[in-house]
Amino acid sequence: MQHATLERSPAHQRRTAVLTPFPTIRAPQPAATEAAAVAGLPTALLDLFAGTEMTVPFERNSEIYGEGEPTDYVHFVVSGTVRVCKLLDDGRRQIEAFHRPGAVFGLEIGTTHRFSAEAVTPVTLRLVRRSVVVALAARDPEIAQALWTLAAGDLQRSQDHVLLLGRKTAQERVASFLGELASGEAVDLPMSRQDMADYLGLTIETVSRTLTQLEGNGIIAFRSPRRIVIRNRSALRRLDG
Amino acid sequence: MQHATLERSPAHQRRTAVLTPFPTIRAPQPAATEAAAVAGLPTALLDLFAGTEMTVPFERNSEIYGEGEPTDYVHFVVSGTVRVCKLLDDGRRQIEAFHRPGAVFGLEIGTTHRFSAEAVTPVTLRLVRRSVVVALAARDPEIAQALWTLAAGDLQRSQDHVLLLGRKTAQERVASFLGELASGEAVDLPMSRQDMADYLGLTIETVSRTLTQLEGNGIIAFRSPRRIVIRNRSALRRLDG
DNA sequence: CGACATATTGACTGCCATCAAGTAGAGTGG
DNA sequence: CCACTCTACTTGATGGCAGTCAATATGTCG
Repeated sequence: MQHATLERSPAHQRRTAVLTPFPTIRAPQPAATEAAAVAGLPTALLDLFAGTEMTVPFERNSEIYGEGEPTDYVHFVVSGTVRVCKLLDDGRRQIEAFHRPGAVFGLEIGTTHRFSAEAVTPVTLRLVRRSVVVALAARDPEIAQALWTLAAGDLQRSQDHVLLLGRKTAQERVASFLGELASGEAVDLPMSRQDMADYLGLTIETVSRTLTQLEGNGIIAFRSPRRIVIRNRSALRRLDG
Repeated sequence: MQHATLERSPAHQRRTAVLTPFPTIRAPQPAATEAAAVAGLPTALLDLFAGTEMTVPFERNSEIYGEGEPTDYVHFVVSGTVRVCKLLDDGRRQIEAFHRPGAVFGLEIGTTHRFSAEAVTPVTLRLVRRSVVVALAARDPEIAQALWTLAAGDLQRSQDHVLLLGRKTAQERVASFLGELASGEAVDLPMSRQDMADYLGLTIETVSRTLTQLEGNGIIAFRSPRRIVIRNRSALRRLDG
């Protein structure tokens, strides 16, 4: 589909623009051990903007952008995990999505963000000006189609999320979540129980109890609260509704 | 934004292709009283495919396409209301969206439908071959961008739906729903209580009780079960979370 | 009018939320 | 290395919102 030649422009060609609304780079970039995971469409897209993008680190729990702020940048995750969420007046929070290395977020139709984005872990992002992306998409059908593909992918995930929240039990929600996150045997949870709960439409207590119950059934095992081993993947799949 | 000249190609130019997976046209088209509501992006898009589209009627509660069927067509709603939903094995159902005149649905990334679509009321659709749309989008950035805009709009609605299902009470869900549907004073509900419940992640009984309660508060009034009058719109908005 | 589908209402249950301790890990400093 | 502390997580007791089961009422259409 997408051409796979991923040539980087040399660093000296890159713009060294000053980023007003974002923290300046304060430290040498953390060794991007997860950078290898960056692959596929978003990377191919990012390559098209090589020379205009900026790499920015964010501390754990820092705000990447807030609700209502202008949508000036498109965000590519290099390393770490990001949560995109909305806060209601009375403190209720709904996490729309977690974004992991290779994902793109923050590209919206409107000119202001409808959600806020925060760093779940230390995060490294590459930022490309939205205006650059939109301008290129207006000229190049391939880029425009890539944007469509991205949005349609987000839509699919959001639709699955709707099904999960609308019609699944606590056990099914947690099982689905673990199933999605688990690539190998061991699942590393970068997020807290509160984050899981706010993604799954539950409370921390229910998430915790459900995990304990899955452990009791021999379906999962804990190495630590954030490190889980899937002992019986087919049983997990059977539970996910 | 979009150019508003809505020139129809004469009927004799249209392809009269045979539609295998869809019902053939059996009856004269119902007077499309709602057709005037068709406006904006989707219509502009549809115009670009004039000469390749087919008009098809569907009876109330008939299936427009099923889960797993090939995504051969893009669907434009001319009149009536469509529900797009997913059925779980045990009978639980989640309605992803209702589509009203002017909306587009059934355009997905993959080659098979992830949801089924059904006619809530008698429905008239215009169908355009997906391959035509995709081929044109590959050449024309304007069309590709229109597709992106459509997908991004669907994504926004799905994200609002996630918030509703994840963190809102029954009262807030019903209030949100009425608020969205109500254009003027009176709301015409084309769908049953079961449909509302399956959209809102509730049961028919809870939907019914909540409506009765809103009536008791003087916020709404019933003309009939499917015809509701908003008596206090600001109170309704205050309830929607 | 009569019959069927749809909606409302009532009584009770249960899942998950809430409120409240208690426990375990990670980081810090002695 | 161990006490100290803080945060994150788990566990327990109880409550409430919405679900379930069941009956009644209302609309709609032949």
